[in-house]
Amino acid sequence: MQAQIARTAPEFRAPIFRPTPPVPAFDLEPDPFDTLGTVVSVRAGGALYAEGDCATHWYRVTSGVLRTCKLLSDGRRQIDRFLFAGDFFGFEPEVEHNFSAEAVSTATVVRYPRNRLDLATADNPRVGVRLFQITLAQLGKANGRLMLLGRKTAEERVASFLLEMRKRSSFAAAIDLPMSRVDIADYLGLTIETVSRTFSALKQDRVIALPNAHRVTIIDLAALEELSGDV
Amino acid sequence: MQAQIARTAPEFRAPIFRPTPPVPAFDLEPDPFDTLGTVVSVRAGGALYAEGDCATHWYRVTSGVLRTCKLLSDGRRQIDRFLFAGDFFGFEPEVEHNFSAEAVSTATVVRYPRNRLDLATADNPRVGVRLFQITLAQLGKANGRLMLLGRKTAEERVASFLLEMRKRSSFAAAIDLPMSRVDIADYLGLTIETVSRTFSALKQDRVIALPNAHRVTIIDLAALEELSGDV
DNA sequence: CGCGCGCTTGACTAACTTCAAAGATGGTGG
DNA sequence: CCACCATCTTTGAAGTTAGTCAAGCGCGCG
Repeated sequence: MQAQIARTAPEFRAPIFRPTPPVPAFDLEPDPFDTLGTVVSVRAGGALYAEGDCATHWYRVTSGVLRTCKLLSDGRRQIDRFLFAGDFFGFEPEVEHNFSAEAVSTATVVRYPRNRLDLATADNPRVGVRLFQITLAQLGKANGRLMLLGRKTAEERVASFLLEMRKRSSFAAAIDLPMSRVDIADYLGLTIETVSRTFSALKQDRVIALPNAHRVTIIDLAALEELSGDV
Repeated sequence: MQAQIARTAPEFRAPIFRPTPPVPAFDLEPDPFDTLGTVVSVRAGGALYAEGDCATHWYRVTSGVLRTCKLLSDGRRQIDRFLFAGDFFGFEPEVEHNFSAEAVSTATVVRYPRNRLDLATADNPRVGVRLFQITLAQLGKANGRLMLLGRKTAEERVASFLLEMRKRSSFAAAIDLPMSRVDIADYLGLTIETVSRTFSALKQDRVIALPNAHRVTIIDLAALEELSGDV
């Protein structure tokens, strides 16, 4: 693979902070985090934090879509996750963020201070357990992506991606893809051309329909699952 | 990429269970896990558990080296992690194991029952925190591998791998590679031929020396770091 | 000593990338 | 409201990396 040189630099617009009423950290159970959150808005294309920033907070998506990604010095980019409403992110093993977080579409997130988290954890064992569960779920998903990036073909990657997006759209037949082809490519370890060509081929084969570039309708789900390579 | 068809099926030898004295779960701090562990030995090539097995336990490596991996139906394999002394593994978000765990070299591990873990966690908040930290560290490493598998060239992958093994060998110049070329290939998302050719090229360029197939000496560390692509 | 397995090397091929250009799309201002 | 422009997407053709197929080497073990 040859270097793919620096694509349009992300616009580093300052996030908008607003004073907010307390926001619950987890909606499934009452929690001592409930009073810790602050709402933050980020415009489409804006950065919430950059790789290397001090990881003073962690976050949960309220609305909109974000991405976490990493750059190599020559501009090659790998997207780690797409973040949708309800997703947690910003947990880091180190002091610094290993990824940058940017808004794919205008988004609101709730921000939790990391230090107060430590205090809450000391008080309540359930907090630690909950964090453990969340991190474990993320680890499971990250591990699933290793197979995709290491061993799957372009077609399998795209099919897997569409199925993942379908899952995140509550299994609707019509899927909205808020991210660009560049984002999809950088998520799947491919180029935009390969992603585009693969979409076209799937359309040609009547597996999917493309009403427009950011809308996919699954016509033949069984075929798509077959193509995804996951048994 | 074309399918790489089924390599030698892993030998499913039954693990050897022995009654053992209590083994501490974490060596950095006293912990309520200290009395929960059981020592298990696995012969080189043997499986500790398989993908799909019920995840009743989690583990820590005492000695030897293991690998966790996943297979596609056509035999393509992705190795998730190589596990060395001190490493924890077997944590799963689901009821079932998402990976199989096999011994690269004859290994001993300590096995902790998952249900007793839950009890210990309820009693002691530090347990949850510790688990959170371990999982977080694993997540950080998994995420680092996404860039490697999604965006790096064969040479960058091999260089990164050697640097990782160096780190795991306490930064010694002479590195022991207990795993086969197949394992390295499946860890890096390459073929054995590409791995072998890349080793040969690095040797040719006097970046490394290869006293034998399982021994690497780093001659030019700066060059290797440069080649790894990590800035 | 010879056999077998794993590693290396060579020649060729395929998949994906790169380079290039045309075709949509959407937002803005006249 | 429509035209224009910038941006994103699609498509085509050529190039490159890594994969596939195949053969030879070498180390370790019986």
